Amino acid sequence: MGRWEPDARGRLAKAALALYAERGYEQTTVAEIAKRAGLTERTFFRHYADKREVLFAGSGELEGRFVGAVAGAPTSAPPLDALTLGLDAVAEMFADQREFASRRQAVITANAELRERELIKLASLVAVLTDTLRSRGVAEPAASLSAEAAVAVFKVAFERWIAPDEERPLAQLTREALAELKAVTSGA
Amino acid sequence: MGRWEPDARGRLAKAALALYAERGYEQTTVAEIAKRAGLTERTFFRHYADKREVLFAGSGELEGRFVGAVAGAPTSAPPLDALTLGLDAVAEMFADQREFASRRQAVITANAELRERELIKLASLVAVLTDTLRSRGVAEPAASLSAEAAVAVFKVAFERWIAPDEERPLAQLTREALAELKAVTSGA
DNA sequence: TCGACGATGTCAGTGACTGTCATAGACGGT
DNA sequence: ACCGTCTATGACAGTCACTGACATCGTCGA
Repeated sequence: MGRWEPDARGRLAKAALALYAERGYEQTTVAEIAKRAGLTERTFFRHYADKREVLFAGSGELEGRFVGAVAGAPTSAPPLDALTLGLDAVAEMFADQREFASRRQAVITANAELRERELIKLASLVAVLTDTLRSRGVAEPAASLSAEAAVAVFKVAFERWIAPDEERPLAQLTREALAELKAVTSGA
Repeated sequence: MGRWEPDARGRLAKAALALYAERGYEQTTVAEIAKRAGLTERTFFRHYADKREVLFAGSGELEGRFVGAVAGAPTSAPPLDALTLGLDAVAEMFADQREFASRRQAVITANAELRERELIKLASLVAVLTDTLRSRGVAEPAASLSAEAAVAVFKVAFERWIAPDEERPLAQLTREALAELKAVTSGA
């Protein structure tokens, strides 16, 4: 194997993140990304469906781990407890990646199109979590609402985690956000 | 006055919804929408920022009413009660539009790009609701989580409302979804 | 009557994305 | 050693969303 340099996909992802961070998403052309990776524009689109997707290659793994942990929870566990196991699994997956996650998130936050893509990934996560809960016997709309709540907790915790001064681990922040949500919804 | 036919903006929106429903979003070109409205492609882009935005012209009004109701709630009202007033205001705004809302939603649901746009509109709603709560003295992350929860309630209720067999009014469905969320989050 | 204005048309250009065909090394079978 | 197949890539033309610049032409106020 090796008529070409290895890991074309990874080189494209790295080049894209670097260029998006340097000069902005809109000011970067796919041709430039491909050139920096030593490839052509056409090859970029063979690896990634579009210009945004190159930043979201890892979202499938996140979804898989989250769902796996929820599905593996004891049958007796109530929905929010099962989802908590999923949140823990995701936090563990991110634990070593704060630096990368922070840089990537800065690029996404800076551009509306990228934010759209991020939101649909999270919506997809809500959808599969809802399905997972339903197959565990949770009825609607409790399943959807629990899944939405869990993802909201993740969003809030993640945002805090990558903040400059933050030192607490992601797992702790998800637990705190979850406790906060419970307080808000039971208090009113 | 009228050197041109009136309401070019409305004609474009109507033509776009019709064509998206007939042959699908991707199979419709902006030139075709403009032609059906008796205008040119360039004029379409003077009225709408892009091909998707033409379906979301009313989102500003929804945001305004929701926020207005929350901001107008008694100062003493806890966050979720204030948000409930917002949900009621939005339900009232939609009351007469079930038919239109349903057709529009079918188009959006059928296409990933349109779903992305819808999600970012909802995210924007969460953001302004969060700001509104914060200016009412609600701390973070309670403000964000309450806003996320309220919008999740709206999503779930709206989806049920436009379902074929559903007969209950939207306002009732939002109240039921809210009660369900409270049950889920307090039970675990 | 005239000039500013506002909504539209016209046209050329950029860049994302796609379909199609060509190329060249790797690999397995004979 | 040869040959056919497979796979990742390149080359190229084409469509369409979207933008900037300039022209046109009723309308309205001075």
